[in-house]
Amino acid sequence: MARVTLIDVARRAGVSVASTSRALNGLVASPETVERVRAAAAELGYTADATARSLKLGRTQQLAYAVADIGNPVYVEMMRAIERVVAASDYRLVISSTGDVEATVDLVQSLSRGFVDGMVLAPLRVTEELEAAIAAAPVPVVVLGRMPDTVGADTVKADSARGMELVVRHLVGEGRRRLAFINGPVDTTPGQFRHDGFRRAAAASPGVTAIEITVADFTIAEGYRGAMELLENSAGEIDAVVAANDLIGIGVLHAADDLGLRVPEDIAITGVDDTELAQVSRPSLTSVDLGAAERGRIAAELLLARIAEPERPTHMVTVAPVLRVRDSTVQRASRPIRLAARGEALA
Amino acid sequence: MARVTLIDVARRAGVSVASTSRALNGLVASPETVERVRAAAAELGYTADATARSLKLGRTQQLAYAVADIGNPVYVEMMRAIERVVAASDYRLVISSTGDVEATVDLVQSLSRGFVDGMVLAPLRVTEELEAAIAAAPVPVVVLGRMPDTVGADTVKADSARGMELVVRHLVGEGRRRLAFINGPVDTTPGQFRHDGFRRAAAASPGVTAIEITVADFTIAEGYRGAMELLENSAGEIDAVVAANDLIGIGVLHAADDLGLRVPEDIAITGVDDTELAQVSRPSLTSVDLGAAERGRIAAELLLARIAEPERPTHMVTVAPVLRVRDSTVQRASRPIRLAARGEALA
DNA sequence: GTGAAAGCGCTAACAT
DNA sequence: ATGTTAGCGCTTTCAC
Repeated sequence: MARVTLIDVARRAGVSVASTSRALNGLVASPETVERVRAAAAELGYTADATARSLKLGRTQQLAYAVADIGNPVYVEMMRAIERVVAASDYRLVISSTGDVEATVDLVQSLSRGFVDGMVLAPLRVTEELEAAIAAAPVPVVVLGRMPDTVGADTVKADSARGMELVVRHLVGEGRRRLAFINGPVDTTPGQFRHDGFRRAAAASPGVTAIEITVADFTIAEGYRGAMELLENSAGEIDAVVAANDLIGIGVLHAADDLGLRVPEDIAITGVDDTELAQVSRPSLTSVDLGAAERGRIAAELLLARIAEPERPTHMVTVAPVLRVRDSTVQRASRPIRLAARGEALA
Repeated sequence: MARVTLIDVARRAGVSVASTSRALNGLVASPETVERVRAAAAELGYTADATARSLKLGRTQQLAYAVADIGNPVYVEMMRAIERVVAASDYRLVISSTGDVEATVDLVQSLSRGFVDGMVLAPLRVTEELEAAIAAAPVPVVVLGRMPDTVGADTVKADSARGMELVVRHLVGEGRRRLAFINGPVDTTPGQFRHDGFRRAAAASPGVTAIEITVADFTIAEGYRGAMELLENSAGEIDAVVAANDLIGIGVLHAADDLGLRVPEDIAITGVDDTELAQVSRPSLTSVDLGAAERGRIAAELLLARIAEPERPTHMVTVAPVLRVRDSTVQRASRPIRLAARGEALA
C-alpha cells in the first residue's frame, strides 16, 4: 500500500518525470524510453493518482447519474442506457443514490465541483433550492424531468399526459367505464403529471367515472395496501385500476388475487413504465412505456454534447409513450395446458 | 459557471488565503474574519474544489460500493444498509455498477487511487486478476464474498451451504423427495457455493433424489425459461424446485402457473435472498435470508474501521442464514374471501 | 490571529 | 526526443 508516484517511476527508469508522463500517456517519446518507463511502472505497480491528474487537467473524466430511488427497476433501466452511452466515450460513470430532495441539492452543490464533469439527474421532487443549485452548478447537469427554462439545463421529459391518455383510451375501448387511479405522492414530479394526465383523459371520456387515491410511495407494498383498501370498499363499483407505475400495478395485481378478483374479467389493471416486472408478472401487466431507456440514452448524449460544446443552445427533448397491451386488460385466447404433476392427471 | 477559487474569496474578504481556508474550515480565526469570509464566499457562490482539497489532504472522503448487477434487488438492499452506515460517518458513498470481471478489475485498479478512500466490493465472479488487483489496491477493499487469506482483505460472507441445507431440510420435512435445483452460472461465487450446498444437503437426505439445471443468469426471465424446460420434461417426476435466488424463483413461480401447476400442492418452490419480491409475490415465496442487509452493514463498518486503523488484523465475518417459510412451500389455512365484482356475486 | 510560502502528484509549456 | 519548471486549488506548517 506504499504510495508510488510518477517521480519514483522516473527515477527507476532513469528519465525525467516529463518523459515518464509522456511515455505513459502515449505522447512523443522514443520507443526505448517508452519501454523503460513501462517496465519501471510495472515493476513498481504504479497507478496514476486520479486526484492530481484531475486537478491539473481541470476535469475528472467522470460523469454521475444521480437518482432518488435506484430500487425502482425503471431507474435501473435508465442507468443501463446511460451506461451504454458513457462506456462508448472515455468517461466513467458513477451512480449516486440521492434519497430526499435535501440530499439531492447537497449532491448537486458539492459533488459537481471537482468530483465529476457532468451529471444526469433524475430527481423525484423538485424544489426551488434544487433549481437554484442546478442553475449554479459549475458543471453541466442534464435533468430527466421538468425544469423551468430559467434554470438553463438540458432536459429530457416523458410525456405523462399522453401516456395516461393512451391508458385511459385503451381501457375505455375495452369497455371499462368506472376507473380508479392509484397514484404515488403528488408532490413528486411523476405523481403530479400522472395525476393531471389521468384527470384530463378521464374527463375527456364521456360516460367514464373516475376516482383517485394516493399512496405513500411508488412501491409494490404501497400499491398492495392502497388496492386492498380501494377494492374492499368499492370492488363492485370499479372495473379498472390504473396504477401510477408498474410497482404499484404489481401490488394491485396481488391484491386483486388475494381478494379473489379475476384479472382482467372482474377488473382490468394497468401500470406505467413498462419495466421487466410488467412483462413477467402473472397475468402480465398492460403498461405504458414512457421510454425510460430512450430518455436515459438521450440524456447521456446531451450531457456529452454539452461538455464538448458548453455554449450550445439548451435542448429540451420529449419522448413519446407507447402502450404495451398485455393480459391484465385483455383476455387472451388460450390458457396454457395443465401438466400432470405428483402422479395425478389434471385436466 | 465561472470558476471562483479560494483566492477570489480571500481577495473579496480582504484577508489572506490561509485565513480564508481556516475560517471556512472552522479552524482558528477571529469571529470577525469568519464573518467576512463567510459573506464573501456566499456572495461569490464559492464551493471548494474537491479535487484540490483531496490532493492536498491525501483523501477524498468518499467510499465506493462496487456491485456487478444493481438490477438484482438483493444488491439494492445491501446498498441501503451500507448507505446507512456511511451516512453516519462523514464519508459520501458512490455506487459503481461493474458488469463483468474485467470491468471490476479495472475499477479496483484505477478507481481506488485518488477516487475513493475505500471500497466495498460485491463481485459476482472472482479471478486471479481480481484477487491480485485487490491485494495491490492502494486503499482498503472489503469484499462481500470469498477471498483467499493471501489477499489480505476483510471479507463478509453468507453461509450458502447452511442456507441450502435449511431449504432442503424444510422441503424434506414437508414431504418432498424429488428435488430440482435451478442454478445460475456456476462460475460465479453464488452459483458455485449454492451448487455445493445444495448437493451436499440433498446427499445427506435419505430417500431424496436431486437433479440440477443451470441457467444463464440469476434473472426472472432465465428462471422462467429454465423452469419451463424442466417442468415440461419432468413435471410428474419432481415435487419441489429450489431456485438459486429469488429472481429465478419468481420465474419458476410464473412458469408453474403457466403450466397449470398448483403451488405448493403440485410443486413447492423456494428462493434465496429473501428480497421484497419473495414477500410480495403470489403465492409468496419461501426463501432463505442470507443476511444481505446485515452483510452490507458489517462490510461498511469493517471498511470504516480499517480506514481508521489500517494495520488492524484482517476480519472475516460470516452471517448466518434464516429460512422464511411462505406459501410456496406450505399450504396456508385460509384463502381470502372472494369479493363481489362487476355486479356479479361470486362464491 | 494572521500571512507568506511550501507542496500534494501530475501535465504542459518552454527550452534545449 | 528529452529535461526544467510552473502551477492546477487547496491546506498547513512556520514565523510573526
